[in-house]
Amino acid sequence: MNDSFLHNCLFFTANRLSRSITRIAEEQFASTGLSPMYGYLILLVNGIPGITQKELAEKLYVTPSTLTRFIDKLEAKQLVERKVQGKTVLVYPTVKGQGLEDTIRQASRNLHDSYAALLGEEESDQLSQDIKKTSERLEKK
Amino acid sequence: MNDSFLHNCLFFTANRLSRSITRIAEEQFASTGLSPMYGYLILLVNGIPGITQKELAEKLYVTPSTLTRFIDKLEAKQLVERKVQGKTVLVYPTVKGQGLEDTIRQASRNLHDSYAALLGEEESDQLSQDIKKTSERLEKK
DNA sequence: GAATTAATTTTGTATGTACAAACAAAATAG
DNA sequence: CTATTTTGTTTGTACATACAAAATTAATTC
Repeated sequence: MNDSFLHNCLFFTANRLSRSITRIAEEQFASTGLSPMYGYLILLVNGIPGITQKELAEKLYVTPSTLTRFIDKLEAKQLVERKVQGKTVLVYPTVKGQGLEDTIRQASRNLHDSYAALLGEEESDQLSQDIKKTSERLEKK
Repeated sequence: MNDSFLHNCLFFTANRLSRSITRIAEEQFASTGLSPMYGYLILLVNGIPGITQKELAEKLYVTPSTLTRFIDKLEAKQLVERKVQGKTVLVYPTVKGQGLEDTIRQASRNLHDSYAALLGEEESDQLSQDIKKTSERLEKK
């Protein structure tokens, strides 16, 4: 039987890629004790202390409700801190969260090196770019 | 603050793409009453009656445990049928599942048309190909 | 300035997916 | 032929993520 309908479908291939790269990313981030998404979230908060949840959700392209859940977890681990200000919530780094900065940056580099070794530096960076542009076009309204 | 570390990261961009294309795919598959992954699973079973769960998991690039869950759901809806044979499980179409074949194929075409309209036919097919090849290289051992 | 609308966050609930361990059957080795 | 190993499936549990509805606060309109 012919299953080209799978491999020609962007939904299918994109999800497959997401699963395989996520597996690698989780390996490389194991040293941080965080999954990759949470690692990047901490880098954002460390880099922009007082950023709102809304802004974080926009930068990470997740829904606000998802972001609430993320911050819940990181706050429980004392890696970030909430300050309610009217209807918005400002998110601040903690000392513990700042302490992870270097480890996370290193994991992020290792992740890059790790897939670049399999795909080639040029090629993988190009693909990231292409995928980013594609997402932008798909998200248009 | 500079968040290029996000947009340069294949983990991040791939997951973003996965979320945006999944949103579109779910819209286009709404007419089938199934999410896209389940739709494709039914096409596989209809096309290869008696395919084993192991083979299905391989074709869909999901783990066997995930596949068990998928078949549980489709069996509950009487869209496929299990036949245990020794230690393997053969999966067969049902009349109801076969009845969905055309609807699913149409949804699949609509999905393709829908993202091709935003990305261009050529470009989106090329990207699917590139992503498929990338996954293959990342899954190498 | 009270009433309505809009913006931000949270909560309840659901889904897709994975891993590790358990289980069952088959294959292989002694 | 019994004992061990391998293979295929299932189960328990967990996590990332979403949507819809609720809650809260701010902004706007009359």
